[in-house]
Amino acid sequence: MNDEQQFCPVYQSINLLQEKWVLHIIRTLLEEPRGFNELSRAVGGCNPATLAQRLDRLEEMGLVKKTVHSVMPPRTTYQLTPAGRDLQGVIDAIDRWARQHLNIPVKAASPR
Amino acid sequence: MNDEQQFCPVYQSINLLQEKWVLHIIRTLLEEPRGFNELSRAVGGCNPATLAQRLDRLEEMGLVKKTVHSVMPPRTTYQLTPAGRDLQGVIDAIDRWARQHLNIPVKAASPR
DNA sequence: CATAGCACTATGTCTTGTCAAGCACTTGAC
DNA sequence: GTCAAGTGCTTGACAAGACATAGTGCTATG
Repeated sequence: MNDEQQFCPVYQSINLLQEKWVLHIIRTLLEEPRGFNELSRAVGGCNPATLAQRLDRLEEMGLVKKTVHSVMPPRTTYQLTPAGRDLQGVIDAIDRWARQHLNIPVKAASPR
Repeated sequence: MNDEQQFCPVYQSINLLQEKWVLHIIRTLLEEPRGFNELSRAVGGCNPATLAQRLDRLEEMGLVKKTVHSVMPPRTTYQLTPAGRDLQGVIDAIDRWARQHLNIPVKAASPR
């Protein structure tokens, strides 16, 4: 691990994006803002402990904004900030790649 | 976790790309093919066990090609397949985002 | 002939994510 | 009024994953 990498913004953001669930969270929030449990379900099985941790981190980094609408009954919304929304480009790139290279296993339509 | 996600290629590829070191490995190999130890150093401190595991996986998925030049003194080269090279778009998107949003908040240069 | 390189594998440890449960409270059904 | 189900989380084991480190078998260089 050399020093150059530690200060390379690309290296840093890869480190962020490779954290488990982060990309899924971003992708989900790109669709629309969501509450905690809703997000948890939409994201596909991330457990609340991890999700809370990720959301904290993303909020700290200024990618996600948390809004508390009411304390009691608890109601919260997580939405992307402009910086977070700019990750659309990354998701799009993944999307494009996925459709090209990961779609193949169609091969269904098994006849008899 | 609902069924749709399990068959969504985007979901699948996010799962792949979020594995630790995968994006770093891809990014490094996009520059040029490398040997094992060379790759390990260039990638920035991934330990050999993990690296070997990731490379196996990437090879299985057809993103990386492993070439053994000689067995005894061992010499190997890892390079991206066309499918792997297409991930350039993803790395580029991350690159663009990183330069826009991650360059600022360093705030280092702390004096004494 | 010692050292350093290559490509890895094996080991034990430590960090991370996961699971299940629970908290405090509201809402809606009965 | 009581019950189940929902909200947004937190906590405390536990398992899976990544870590550092050492070692293998061999060559090439000093």
